[in-house]
Amino acid sequence: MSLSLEELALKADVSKTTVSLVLNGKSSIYRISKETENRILKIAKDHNYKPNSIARALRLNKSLTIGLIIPYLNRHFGRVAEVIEQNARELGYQIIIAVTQDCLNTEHDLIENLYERNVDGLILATMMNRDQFNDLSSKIKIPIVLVDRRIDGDDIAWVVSDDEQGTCELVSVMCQEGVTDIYFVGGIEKLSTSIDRLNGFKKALLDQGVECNQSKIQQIGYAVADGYEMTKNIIERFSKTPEAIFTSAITLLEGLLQYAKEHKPDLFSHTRVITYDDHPMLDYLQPPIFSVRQNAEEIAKKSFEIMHGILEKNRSFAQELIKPELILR
Amino acid sequence: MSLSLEELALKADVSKTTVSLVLNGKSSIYRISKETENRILKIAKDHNYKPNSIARALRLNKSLTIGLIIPYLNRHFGRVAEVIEQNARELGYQIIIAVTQDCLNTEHDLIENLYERNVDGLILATMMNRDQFNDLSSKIKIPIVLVDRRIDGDDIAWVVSDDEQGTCELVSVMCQEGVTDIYFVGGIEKLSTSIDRLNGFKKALLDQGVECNQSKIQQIGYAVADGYEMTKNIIERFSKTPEAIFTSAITLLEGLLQYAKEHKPDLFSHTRVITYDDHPMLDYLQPPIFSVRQNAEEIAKKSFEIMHGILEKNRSFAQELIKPELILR
DNA sequence: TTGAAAGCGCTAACAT
DNA sequence: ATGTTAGCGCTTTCAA
Repeated sequence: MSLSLEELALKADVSKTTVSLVLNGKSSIYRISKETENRILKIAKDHNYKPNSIARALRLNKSLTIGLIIPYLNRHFGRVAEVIEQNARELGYQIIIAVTQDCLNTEHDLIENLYERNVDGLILATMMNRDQFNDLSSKIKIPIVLVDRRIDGDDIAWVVSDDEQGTCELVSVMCQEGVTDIYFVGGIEKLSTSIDRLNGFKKALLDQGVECNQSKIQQIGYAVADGYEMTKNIIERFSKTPEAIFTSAITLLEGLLQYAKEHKPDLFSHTRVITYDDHPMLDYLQPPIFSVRQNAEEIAKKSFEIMHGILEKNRSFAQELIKPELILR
Repeated sequence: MSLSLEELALKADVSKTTVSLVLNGKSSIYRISKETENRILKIAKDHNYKPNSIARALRLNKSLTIGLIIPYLNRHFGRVAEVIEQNARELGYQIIIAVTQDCLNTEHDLIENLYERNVDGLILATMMNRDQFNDLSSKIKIPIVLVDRRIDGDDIAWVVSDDEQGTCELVSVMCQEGVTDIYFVGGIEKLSTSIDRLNGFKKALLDQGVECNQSKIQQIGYAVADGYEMTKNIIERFSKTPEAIFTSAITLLEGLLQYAKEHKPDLFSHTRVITYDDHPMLDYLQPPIFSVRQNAEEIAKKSFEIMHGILEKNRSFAQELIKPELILR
């Protein structure tokens, strides 16, 4: 422990109050004399005084800490976390990250855990539905901003990619190239990301006058193994090799690639593969895989911005739809 | 804020002391009557009492918080962070992650920042050298465990991959296939990862009786752009296309791939490429790229284990070399 | 078997 | 222009 306010006060031969006021930049408001102020500042500097943030947090009931709860720390979420952390740090906040592995119970535990730890706010990539969220909100009296996965409601703050639009554009490109036989490899059905991506998929088919066959739509989960499974189903259940497959996340694409490598090495000679999410390595895969790149940086920036606005500027909730980018290789 | 110890005490009609003792499992030591104990426990449960962790941290001078400072939250470090977080959580600790972007000044700021925030310990993927680290240690009176990048010294705790061995094995495989003309694409020269990987590279050549030419060794940095630059140098400076290139990190491989795609599409018909670090997408690249997969999970587990041992079991520092895995495709 | 009270380091209302 | 003091919620020594 470095030296305390009290010890500083002793050295400067003033009271704790004076030191506190000076150090918090309230000298002028309280008419502390320039002489005293400078003396205190100098002593503080000389002794490299650092206020004890825990004492401060206790006193102010404000920890300057934000909890960030996300399913994984993989590429997309890792980048989101990284940027949120940087933005937060610049404004004096620190981020506590916890990882749910896409398990709802874990999410609940983590929220409770971080709440008990007195975080000032929570940024969540949630699996909760509206009811569960309402339940939570009534118990928890700190601001919540949803990131990446939204919940419908006018009073809920969120920042997500425009999944529907992104998917629609990507799938439309396929249709315009003449593809009419396209499969949807989806994730956890009830998540907004899944709903929006599926809606985008259907909208593209509708717009382009392509028939949408329910049997070509699968939604199991976002794990690599799920992508493998769904690809397997497509290949094994249908006699005809599909013209195109859309995977709605990079992990699902990985599963597809794995299945193809093991059981269907010629998949790509008959089938176009396109995916939501991007990855730099896709640039080097043959054949080219079109993708939709989410703007992780912007998502991160906005979500902390909204949180900060609520905490310090009396702003209320806000909602932001971030445009993803089509990558046609 | 939920209800406090004092309010609980009031409801249970006992003193704060009694409640505190019961809730901290010290009933028997202090001979609190079973009856009182149960009454208090019931009331605490009924009211869903949660101790205020900040007050506790202030009183105990222990925040149950560990700072984790790493260069990025990309694949490898993201996974390390994820696993450290999970391990920590199970033992009641929370992790505060901060990202340096491989900038030494940022690292210093972050350490100071987290230290002021009263973390109980620091886990660092550091850029510091021995002197800088000694400087730091003298100022900072909390345990430090280095992860992924070590600093020589008997009294420093670290957990790193066995980079030298991993690289040596991988490069030896190349040599055994008859390659004698192999280039080293390296990262930040002074880091232990770079030193160890380069040593492994040289050792393999020596073991296999292959001449090691200094001009074939470059070390700029770990960014994708650095990999691009070094590949460019190799291709442009030498008239002969190399037989093999070893990139000492996945980011450098990405840079290489980018350069090849743009300026040397036939690179792979003449040149074998191998890399430190692994990535699932490598399974689907043509031609196959041999790699060394670090055991991020084990690295994470051990590093928190050491930290926990120091904090709670009076253990002293420890050092662990984690075996990476060769992936020959 | 339980309670009173001090104190962790800080802020801020109130006093001087 | 500066000091006194209470108190944030908790743990723990000492007393009863």
